[in-house]
Amino acid sequence: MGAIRNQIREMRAQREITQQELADRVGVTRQTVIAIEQDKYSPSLETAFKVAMVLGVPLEQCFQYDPRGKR
Amino acid sequence: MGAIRNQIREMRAQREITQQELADRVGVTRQTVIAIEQDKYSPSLETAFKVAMVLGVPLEQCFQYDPRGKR
DNA sequence: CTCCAATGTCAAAAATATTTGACATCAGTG
DNA sequence: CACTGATGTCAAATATTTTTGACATTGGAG
Repeated sequence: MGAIRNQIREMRAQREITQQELADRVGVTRQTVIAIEQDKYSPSLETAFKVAMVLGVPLEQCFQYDPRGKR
Repeated sequence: MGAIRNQIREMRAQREITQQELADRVGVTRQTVIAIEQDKYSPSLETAFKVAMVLGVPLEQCFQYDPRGKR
């Protein structure tokens, strides 16, 4: 469901990291990165933590929960 | 798998909330609460956000990621 | 002691996330 | 133009999370 937003794409751009690179560093597939960037579903907490860690920011800086949002 | 810790049980105790109550307010099953409290698996980001919200704290205050932890 | 609420366990089914693989598009480069 | 890297899409298989339901244990209250 889509009540979570994220700034991964933007952050990735700023850092000039490719989807593939991020995926590799996080330890998931490029498909997963794509799905997350496009809010296709909400990732596991562990994956989210890893992404934030690779991007070097606290989790809440790349993922936000808005109860009242579809997308 | 289990690289994530949480203080849900403690926070629940402080607030004198029951597993069932937390589950209801979060919108999941008691089983899910139990599983999370016991680190049986890492919940979805959405569930984690809701739990934090119900407990009235930022996500990172009830869930911590420690890359080097089995549990 | 009896009863009840809260917690825990087990296992199977259902739902959701993640992987794998194949292929399409688009922009830039030689 | 031909080629390549980055992104996107689709679908099926696999893995993980969540639900459902049934039952055990413990501690407190009446």
